[in-house]
Amino acid sequence: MTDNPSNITGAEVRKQFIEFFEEHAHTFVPSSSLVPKDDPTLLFTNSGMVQFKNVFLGTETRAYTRAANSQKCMRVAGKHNDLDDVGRDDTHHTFFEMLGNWSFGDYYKEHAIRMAWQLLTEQWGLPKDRLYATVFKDEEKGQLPQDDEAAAIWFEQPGFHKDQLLYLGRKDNFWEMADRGPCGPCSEIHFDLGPDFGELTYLDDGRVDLDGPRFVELWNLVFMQYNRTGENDFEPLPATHVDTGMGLERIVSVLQGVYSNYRTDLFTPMMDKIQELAGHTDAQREENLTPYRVIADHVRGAAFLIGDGVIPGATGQSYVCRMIIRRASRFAAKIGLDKPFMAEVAAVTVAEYGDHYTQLANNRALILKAFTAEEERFLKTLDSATAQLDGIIKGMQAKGETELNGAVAFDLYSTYGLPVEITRDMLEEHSLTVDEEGFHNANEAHALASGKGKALGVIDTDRQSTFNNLLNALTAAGTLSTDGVAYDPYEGLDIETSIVGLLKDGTVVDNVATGNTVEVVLAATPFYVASGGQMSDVGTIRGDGWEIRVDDTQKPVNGLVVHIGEVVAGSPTTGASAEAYVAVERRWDLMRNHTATHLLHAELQSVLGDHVRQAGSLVAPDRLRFDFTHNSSVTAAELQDIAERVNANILKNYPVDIAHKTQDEAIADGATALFGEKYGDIVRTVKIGGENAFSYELCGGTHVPDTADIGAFIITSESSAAAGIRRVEAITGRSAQAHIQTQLGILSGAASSLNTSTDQLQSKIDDLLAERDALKKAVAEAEKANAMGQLDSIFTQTEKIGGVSVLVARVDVPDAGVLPDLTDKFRQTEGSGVIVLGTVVKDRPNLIAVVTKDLIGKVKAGDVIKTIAKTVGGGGGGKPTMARAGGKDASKLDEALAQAKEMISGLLVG
RNA sequence: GGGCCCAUGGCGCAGUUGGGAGCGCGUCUCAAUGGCAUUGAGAAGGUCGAGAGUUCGAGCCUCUCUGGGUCCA
Repeated sequence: MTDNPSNITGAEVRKQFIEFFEEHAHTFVPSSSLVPKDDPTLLFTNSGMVQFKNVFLGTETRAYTRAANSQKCMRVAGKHNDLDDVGRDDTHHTFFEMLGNWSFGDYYKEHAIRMAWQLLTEQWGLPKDRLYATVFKDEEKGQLPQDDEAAAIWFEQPGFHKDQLLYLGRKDNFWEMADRGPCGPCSEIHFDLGPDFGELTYLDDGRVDLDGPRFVELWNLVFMQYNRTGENDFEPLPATHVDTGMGLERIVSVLQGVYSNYRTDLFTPMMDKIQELAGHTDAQREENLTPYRVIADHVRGAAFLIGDGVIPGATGQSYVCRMIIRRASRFAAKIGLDKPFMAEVAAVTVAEYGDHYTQLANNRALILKAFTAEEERFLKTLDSATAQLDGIIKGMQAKGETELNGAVAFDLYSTYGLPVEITRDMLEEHSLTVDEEGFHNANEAHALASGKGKALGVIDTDRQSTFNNLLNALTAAGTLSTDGVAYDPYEGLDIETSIVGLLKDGTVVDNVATGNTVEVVLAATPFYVASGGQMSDVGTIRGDGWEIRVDDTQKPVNGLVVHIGEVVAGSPTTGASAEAYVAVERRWDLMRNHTATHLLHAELQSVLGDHVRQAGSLVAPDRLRFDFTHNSSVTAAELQDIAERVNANILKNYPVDIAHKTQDEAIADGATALFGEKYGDIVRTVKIGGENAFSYELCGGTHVPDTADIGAFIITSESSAAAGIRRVEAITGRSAQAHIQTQLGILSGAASSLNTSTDQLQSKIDDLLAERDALKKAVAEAEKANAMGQLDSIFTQTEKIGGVSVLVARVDVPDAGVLPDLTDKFRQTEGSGVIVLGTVVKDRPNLIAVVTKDLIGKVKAGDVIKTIAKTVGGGGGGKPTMARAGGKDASKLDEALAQAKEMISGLLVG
């Protein structure tokens, strides 16, 4: 508050919020990743409830009913896109933190409002006369009851001003996750900043206008009580929930009395660093607030993204990361920062936030490196794009144009990455302008064309609700426990169980017949469901008189495992007992490759450095693929080193230790938590190397018991997967053995073909190559000499037609490529003239016609060749001075040559 | 997911209606100098990203794929 600024820091506000709710029996739940793990409909986590979505939907349960957290959020794409506003005001951000408390069927409105009031007024001392509350009234439809319950609770709060409560409609005070699903009324808390920010404004009906300049919305308390099943159908939920959200930046700005998020200590350390790098005075900093705010916001956001494994790139989340770094770079240029510098600002972010958000501290080196790499890449892009524009400007000046075509300007942007601001600036230096309207139109057309592409990962909601219903029915009937299907791919590869669900063509059925493609749900399964890069198991499900071949295993919804395949015998029915068998050999191949992936990961880090982080992984039966962050290609020597070390660890036959522990324990132990790991209570850890383990990862995949089970490990390729990310592919076990056998076979085959031993194969090949080169050269020279020799005799056939030297002749050459050598010789000797040569190579006629420059007014080589080419059944063409043709009918060559002579005579004499 | 652009000697690039693969830098050899910077002469080095198609003929046109760049969802 301006009149009573507090010394509380942003970090303390976050901490006090969490502690306040912990004191009220809430469990602190760490922020989930900015990349939603199981939600393909969202590009980024954009609110606190994302990680609890399935809890509200009832498909996931947690060990607690009260939770509090501070969630990393990003609003930079899709419906919530604040990007263009960032930097222009004091409140918009790409990245922000959302404080929230949650009740899952536990407390409801009364407790939620009381705690909120208590925290704001008692703990943080906000003046009660400046706090306003809103509650729901269905102004739009009058269909849902107005929330008098919440209003009554507000009136009970000590010191609450009754005239500072307002009823608002669906737009402001009704919250929905989507068109259907959990929803309910909400209650917002607004703060009056005071007269310094303007006069109070009023709505038509006399109520205070909370959208006026004096107010900020602090906190939204959502009371979930309905399940919306149709346009106008609201059913009560079996249990009611609370979901609240308060932006950290905003509450801190109010508590610190600065009223600009960028003047809170959440931003000032970065702003100070920028000032230092720019060498600005305080006055200069104030004059350039926009670039400062953009840089501080974007660097903070990108640092958090990279910390969550989002490396700048060209698609999806990676593109957003790149985009904000490049936007920051453009604004940086305005204050003279035109070389890579953001790593230094990012280092401040890591220092300020790394304590609470450990993935920043853990990935510090990677974050700093990624910034510098992206800035350098951008500068390189600008270099080549401005070179492109330079050429365009020269062309415009030559033609005397003054306005650049808008489509061209847009093409520079969309194809070469040159922002239109830069295009404008460069043109201005030459007193030229951009056709803004054309640019705008091209931009719209491009956005329209792009929008037609189906957006990333649209989920099949029908299929999902089918399985949700099936799961609910099975758990309600007690056929399955509340945990769903008993899923254990770790203990054995076969199991006796029963069919609890059958689907054909996406619908639940009671029985299926031979030849049907089906989806089978078993009460228990040893089949592994694709996860962590490891592919799903295949196998067989058998029962009395029937058998199903399983080609894929999926988990369409949490708690349900579906085996997809074909009935190869009999007619299985729901309820039948069944034996499920995972394809054993294939599973062992998978396990070898998965354990080998861990060994590879460890050695990549040892050999290349600690900056190596997993960026993707595929564990297939026949190969493994591992993507990781690394800025240059891996040299052959490094690859060999890595492969040797992996193989050494295989031979040492280390046991692969699997353990279950809490996530905190595992991290404290030094386990590598991969990006996007979901915070659960218990995690599975895989440790290799015993006491002094060299590999220790959180992993849900299946592994061989001992490293020697892997057999051999061979790296088959190294390539680029994306900018800054390398990809290594490798094989193990059976594939490796087959590979070795094949390669050895090729080697000995090659050696025996050359009549030598494999030891001496290389030197033999070198000798042969040298010999071959020498022969090739000698033959080519001899052939050319021969052809030239022919020419001397053919030259005698040169005639004078109309005073011009004309030679039309048939020659014998080994290669049509020699023809130009011959005509060159003619040109040299005669100086002026016309020559047409024909030859037959490989049963095909070839023709060349050459006319010296001084004669092209009379005879054009192209015209001659086009005419006579038809005679040999082909086509041809070229320039007036030189033209060539080929044909199909060699027997007509002499006829064509005669025709040429006649034509030339006609042209020269006539 | 969609649009556009690029891929030619170690590196940077040119190659225009389809008609003998080039330039600059670098590398190597020889010469000038006591040595270096440098200068001159000469040489090596390319399945024109991969595959298919059209054509008498493809670096160039068409399609597919791979890799890279870039913008948008």
